[in-house]
Amino acid sequence: MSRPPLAREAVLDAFTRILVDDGERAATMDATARAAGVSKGGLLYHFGSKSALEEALVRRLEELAREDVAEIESADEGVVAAHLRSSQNTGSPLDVTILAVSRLAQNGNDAASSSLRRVRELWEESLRPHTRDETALQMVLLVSDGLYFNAVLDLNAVPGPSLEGAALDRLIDAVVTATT
Amino acid sequence: MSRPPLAREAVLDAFTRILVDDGERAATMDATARAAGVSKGGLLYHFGSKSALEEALVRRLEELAREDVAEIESADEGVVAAHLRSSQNTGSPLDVTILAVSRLAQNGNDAASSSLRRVRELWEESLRPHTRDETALQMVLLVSDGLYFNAVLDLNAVPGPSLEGAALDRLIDAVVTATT
DNA sequence: GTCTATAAAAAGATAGAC
DNA sequence: GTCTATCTTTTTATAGAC
Repeated sequence: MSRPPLAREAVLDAFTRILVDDGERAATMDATARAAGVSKGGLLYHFGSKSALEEALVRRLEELAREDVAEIESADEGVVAAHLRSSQNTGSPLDVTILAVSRLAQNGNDAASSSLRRVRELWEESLRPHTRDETALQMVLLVSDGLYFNAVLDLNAVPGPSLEGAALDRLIDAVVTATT
Repeated sequence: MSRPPLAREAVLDAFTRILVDDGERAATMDATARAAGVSKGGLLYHFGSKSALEEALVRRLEELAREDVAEIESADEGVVAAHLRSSQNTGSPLDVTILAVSRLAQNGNDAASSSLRRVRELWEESLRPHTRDETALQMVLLVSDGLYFNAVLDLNAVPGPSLEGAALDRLIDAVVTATT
């Protein structure tokens, strides 16, 4: 396990934050370098090009996703409920990384699209043994996708009727009842 | 009902297509003008700036959304089923416009975010009388959001296990059973 | 209404000093 | 490893001819 240079990680963090907060167009190398507290030249020492920077973020997503699945598998409230609950939170490193990579995917980065698809397949494999049948499995995955999609909108302007505590619990109950 | 100039509509169509196919960054005024078969100067006669072009697309979304709700309200198979089915299709004018506007929303366009939120509220109002309770209503909306979110990924690289005919029917059945 | 030409700013990337 | 300076290309926008 080689420990990556601090500056390198700071650049990836800054790139992620700008992608999520302001979008792909705002996430220039200039803006990323400034937010990370380095110069453009400094950034280009760690990532030789814009696409190298993007590839590094995609690799980070794959690592975080594997860790997340392992955690959910051991959750007390059950895999389905734990998965849905983690889809609502938009603050974790995995959550922001998914949103950042989905910005790249939506701007024509095919590696980013494939990676998101693989993450979804990881979840699918993890959830399958805990759902009634394939239809139920798809329903859980789609509700989870829906929670993410809404998180995307909330980050921008008008916060929608995001599910607070009790309402989220009732939704999770309903999905668990309908699918397990 | 004033009939809008043909060139104007062609520009909006081209802008939409590029946003959906290649992303926000690719949707420059130059590329849009070329795809619409006009010059940059011609485009700028109809839309005085980039943001004017974006605003016009948002306005088009609101019109299409109102028409869509009216159609679904009169569907034979029921409002919930018809809504879910229309969330799967990614070819209709409304569908591509939603995807295009969501690209703008994800690049910091607040008006686009608000508009998407309003469209979702329109659906919510339309579905509420046809669902068992608030939890069921949210479940239908989230599955619908999930279908859209997946359509976004499919448009790029690896087409995921998108629900074909029979599987989609089973999913709709299950959601209808669980929510109405 | 539509075009060409061009200005002004911002983007990615390179070179070389420290 | 990190910086400044500079080059090239792209993007938005303006001016003015037709």
